[in-house]
Amino acid sequence: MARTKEFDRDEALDAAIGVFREHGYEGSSTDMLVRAMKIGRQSLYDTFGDKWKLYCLAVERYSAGETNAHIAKLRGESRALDGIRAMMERIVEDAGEACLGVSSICEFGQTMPELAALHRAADRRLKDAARERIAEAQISGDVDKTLPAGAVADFLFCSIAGMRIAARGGASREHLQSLGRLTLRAIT
Amino acid sequence: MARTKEFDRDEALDAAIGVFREHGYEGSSTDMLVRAMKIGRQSLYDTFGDKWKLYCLAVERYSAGETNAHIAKLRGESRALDGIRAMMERIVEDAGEACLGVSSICEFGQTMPELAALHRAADRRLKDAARERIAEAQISGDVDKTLPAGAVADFLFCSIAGMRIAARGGASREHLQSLGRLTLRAIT
DNA sequence: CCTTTTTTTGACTAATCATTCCAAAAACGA
DNA sequence: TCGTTTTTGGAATGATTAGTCAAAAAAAGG
Repeated sequence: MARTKEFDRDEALDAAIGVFREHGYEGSSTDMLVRAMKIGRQSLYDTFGDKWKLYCLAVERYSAGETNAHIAKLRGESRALDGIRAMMERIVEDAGEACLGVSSICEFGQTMPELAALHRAADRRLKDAARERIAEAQISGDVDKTLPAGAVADFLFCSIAGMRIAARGGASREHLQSLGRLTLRAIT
Repeated sequence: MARTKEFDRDEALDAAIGVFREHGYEGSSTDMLVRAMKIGRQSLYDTFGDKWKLYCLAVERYSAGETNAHIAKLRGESRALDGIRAMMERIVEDAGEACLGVSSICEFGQTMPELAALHRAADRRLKDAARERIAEAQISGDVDKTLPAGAVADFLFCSIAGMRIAARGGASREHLQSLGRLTLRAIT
């Protein structure tokens, strides 16, 4: 028996994610949030505690979704290198909206332990999946065998962060595609 | 005859840069700013106008300094590739403090035209210098001749942005060095 | 239909925000 | 030393902030 609720918690959280990724934590007011989430102010506090807890939940949910999407692309092709390429291509497709992960790290660095812990957790899950597929590509001869798979994974996510900053800074789609190509070129 | 002033405008601006790069625009209050700049509140408004103008001046000054530092490294070695490498190594050295350029793009994207214009200007100056040195390295055979020099330059700055995000996210020095090595590897 | 739970609404703190005014203080130029 | 300019500090403004309270409204369950 599914619990009956007045509003969908996840839907509201997604709306909050939209506000936070566009304006950051400090740049998002509770008014902006309740308007976007289409709930009463009191419901926000009853359901999520306060603005900071809501932000952490938003980052957590966003990171989980983003990590899942990355992993799905990575594993969606039979040839490992094609999976890696698909992951990079998705970055180009989705570059229209800001990344909450990048934004959150940029805004808070390591100053908020609970936030840093969220990032570490998502990072490890993602890196593990990437390393697996990279090792596979190395066996197939598609990725340079002399490079440690972990270092290659780190490099890929470094490039992805850079591409997202470039996109936020106004880079065109072709520009981003070129960055993706050069990134792949670096590891083969 | 040098103008006599009660306080050094550039020194105060540098202090403001320090606050902004650590806390962003929204995260920096005027109280934090005047305390760090060691000037009275009224002096801030008399000298810089308001918080937003101060921020734009800070971004402009920071970008100019950073661009100059990049170019100095690029041109500081006789062999072009060594100059490029030196530029990447500086990123690792200076990764302790957040980059105001990255932070500013992340916080505002393209929403503030005057800010976007500042970034475009600094970007072009930097990219021109890099492209020059990259073309030189291509002639020497140190950088792949088949790659457009402009695309290589974009890739370098994409990597630099990614490395700075990684640093802000807690990456170790060795981690950053590895990212720098792989970046160079991509273009040779 | 009635009761219970959930959500909304608007008013209300109390703090903080950027900014301005003004008078005192300090430094300057002569 | 005197008058001018610059800087300062405190008080005040009005807007906005996050968060709370209590009562009305709406929905759910029986």
